Amino acid sequence: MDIPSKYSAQTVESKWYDYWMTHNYFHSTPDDREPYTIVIPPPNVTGVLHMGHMLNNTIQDVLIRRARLKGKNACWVPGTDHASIATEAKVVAKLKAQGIDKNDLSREEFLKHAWEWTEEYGGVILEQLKKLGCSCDWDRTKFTMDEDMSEAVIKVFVDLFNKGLIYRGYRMVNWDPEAQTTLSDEEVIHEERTDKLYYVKYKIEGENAYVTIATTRPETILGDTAVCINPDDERFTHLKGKKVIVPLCDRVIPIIEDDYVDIEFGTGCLKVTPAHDVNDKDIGDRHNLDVIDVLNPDGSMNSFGLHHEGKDRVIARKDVAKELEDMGLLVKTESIVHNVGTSERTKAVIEPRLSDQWFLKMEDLAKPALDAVLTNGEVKLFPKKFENTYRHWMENIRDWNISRQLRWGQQIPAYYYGDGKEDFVVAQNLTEAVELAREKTSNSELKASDLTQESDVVDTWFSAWLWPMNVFDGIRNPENEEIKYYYPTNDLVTGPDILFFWVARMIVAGYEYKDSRPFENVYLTGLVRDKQRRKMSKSLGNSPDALKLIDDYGAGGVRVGLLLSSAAGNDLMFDEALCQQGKQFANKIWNALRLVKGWEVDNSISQPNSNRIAIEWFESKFQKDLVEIEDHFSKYRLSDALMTIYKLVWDDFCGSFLEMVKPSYQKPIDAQTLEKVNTIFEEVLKIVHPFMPFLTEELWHFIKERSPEEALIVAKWPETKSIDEALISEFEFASEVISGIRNIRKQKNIASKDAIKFSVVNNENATSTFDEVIFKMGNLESFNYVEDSIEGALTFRVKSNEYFIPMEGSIDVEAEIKKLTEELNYTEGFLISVQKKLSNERFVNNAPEQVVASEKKKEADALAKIETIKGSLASLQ
RNA sequence: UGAGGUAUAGCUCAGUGGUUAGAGCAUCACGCUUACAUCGUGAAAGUCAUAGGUUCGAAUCCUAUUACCUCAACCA
Repeated sequence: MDIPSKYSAQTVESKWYDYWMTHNYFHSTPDDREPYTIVIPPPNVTGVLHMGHMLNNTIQDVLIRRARLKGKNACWVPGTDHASIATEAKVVAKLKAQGIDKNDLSREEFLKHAWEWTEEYGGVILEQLKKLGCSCDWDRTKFTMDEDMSEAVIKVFVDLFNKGLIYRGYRMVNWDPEAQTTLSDEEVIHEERTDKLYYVKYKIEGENAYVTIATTRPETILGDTAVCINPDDERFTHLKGKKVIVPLCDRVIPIIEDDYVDIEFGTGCLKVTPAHDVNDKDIGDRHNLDVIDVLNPDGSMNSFGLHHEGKDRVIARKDVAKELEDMGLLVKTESIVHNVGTSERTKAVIEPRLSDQWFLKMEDLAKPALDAVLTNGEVKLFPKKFENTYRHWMENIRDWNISRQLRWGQQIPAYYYGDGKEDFVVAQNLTEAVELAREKTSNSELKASDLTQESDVVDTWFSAWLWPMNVFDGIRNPENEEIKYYYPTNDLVTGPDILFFWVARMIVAGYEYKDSRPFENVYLTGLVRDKQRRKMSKSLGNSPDALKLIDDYGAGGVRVGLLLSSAAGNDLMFDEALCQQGKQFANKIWNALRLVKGWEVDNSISQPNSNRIAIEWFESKFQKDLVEIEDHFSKYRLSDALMTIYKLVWDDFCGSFLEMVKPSYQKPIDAQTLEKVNTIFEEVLKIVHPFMPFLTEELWHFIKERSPEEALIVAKWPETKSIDEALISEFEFASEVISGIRNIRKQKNIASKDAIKFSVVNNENATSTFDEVIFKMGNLESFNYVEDSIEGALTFRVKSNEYFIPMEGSIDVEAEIKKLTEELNYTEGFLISVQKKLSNERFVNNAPEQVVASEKKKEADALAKIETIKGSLASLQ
């Protein structure tokens, strides 16, 4: 079979992906083999592939392909997340563009639009993953809003409610006025902002005196229900027990005392607005204060805003300040840098808001999950440093607000039958709800139409946390064969940004519902940043087009490029040059096979000794690196594993091995060697395959015709064999000799095609194993062992061996002396440092025996080398 | 503000108390030698952030400082 001179990634990649799909290699069903399972972190259903996904999924594909080669029953479950707030925001925007207001639609109408949107854009990202080469079991593709998935979510909600872990509470939550929904604490991003701090005077009731407070939010003055001082603040002793009058609305409110107030900050006097600040709410609860909410859900002022009613809070802030100034109550303003919570999705400034929400008690649930990571090691985080972060979060876990005022998601299965706080039941469906409600009310006449279902949906993560169980239907059918076979899964690969959102909660759910970990290892990737260390984001426009990268460098090039510099947990400074390097690596391997394929076989010639040695050496070197690669993989150091492979292939396989066995120009190769070379090539392709699946599969079939059962994707990972360490170090020595020859050729401009005479004084008693290799690689005319230095020759040294290349014409004695002197100086300096150690009695007495022995060996080697150099110098002078 | 992390070659990073500290890329020089110029051969490049300490011995362990990163924090 002829190999094209260039590797065309595009045609090759689609060809093999189709081939793999046709032959169903990605599909897994339970069998006798050991399972290896990964569930994909489901991307947003309407999302598009970005660099983070590329990195993430490349890692997963490397792991899954490697497991497949190792004979495991590899199962990678793909899917997408309905991403309630993100998707709903997009649908709302689309409707708005069409002139439709979400609030004018019924729930059913809105959901119809959302499903249309999902069907139109959904799954694009999964198609993109195929381009990257991801070998997911597409037959298992799941969506968090699939009917069975939703059913399980509801089942879990009902169960947790019945266990008393879910409750309804009037709490202060993070309110996104843009999306008009609550957000969990994790969805709030705190941004540093510069705002104005307003100093406002409040008149003291019955006195012609004022007290000054400082606030960044004058519009909430209308919601003030107290002014608070620190009881220890001596400046304000005279205020104790008095009242003040709220400006603008002239409400009379008490001056209260609470330790919370920081004497140092502002004026030391705090206005308390329980409806709009968590801390104020706490103070309010302690002092039984009224709660006055001045805002509408969209962030505009309500009737408590008086003549500011209807204005957005930001506008009202300025207007109120102006009004206060006109009234002479604004003492001063100053700039202040503080943190403001913003919505992760809509970027809107978050309002603390009191409302009825559903909460999940976390404290008890978190305990097994905490132990799993920190005590018994059932779940391991890579890198380990995230354990601290995990501990910190889990130990300070707060109840999870799981309700969202959205429509796109699983509707909370609570059914109200009255206006009382407790007038509701929680049930799997309406029929059961009716029954329950009849029981609870003792009213057997109650009908379905008397019940109203809660309009809120659950937080997206409340479905995502069940993902590893739910994709195998483990919630609805806990004893089914698949969940028993595939669960717990093996590895989870995701970004540290969702360690709490998702990873921790999956662990919680795993212990609660399967009484076991959801996965054994969590590989936390870093963020993908650009060369200037900026986060890649749409707004900065610094994120390269993922698909264009694949077009430009091939999926293999991009995969290698991404993994070359991405240690687990470390941010990845993405640089397209790395993809270029990946592409060049593909080219290198491609051309290696072209070389081998170009060789003519001659069955009549026997195997040269140099080839036999070369094969033995490479097999050992391969094994040695294989051990290293396994070790890297075991620690999830994929980048190091890849680099080891890269060097093994480029330097050892192409640079040394193929050069050693390569027949000379237009000469044939012996059959025995060629067969071995092919076998070795196959072993190399196997270890490269997880990183560059397409290229290696293509070459695999170029080496010989294969049936579908013999495809590389399902080949057998190389077995480990014994390593001949001596052979490897002998080769290293020989390499230095070859380098020495090349150096001299270079310095003296001796063309590599001109054969040269070569002699050695073998002071080291080096073995002659690689002499034939040296002969060939150095293009020697002769290779003699001699007892004494050769006059009129160029020299170099390896350890204490001295090598000679006789030169026609004159030798530059000055240059030789200079070179020798430099070597001598270095070696003597080295010797001194070693001897200094050895003459230190405390070192000799305290250091371990083998350390002292190795120092002594160094000393002896250095002395021998010095001897050699001095001899050469003497003969030159 | 707190917690955690990081600091080693121009860049990205290895380095497990014991080699006068390594790799890949980039740079420079030379070479189109019949797989690959997407290549080959070679060279140069480091006060291991700073200051102390422990130790026979520190890039490695400890302390402090500085800088950067991440996470957590609603001093109004």
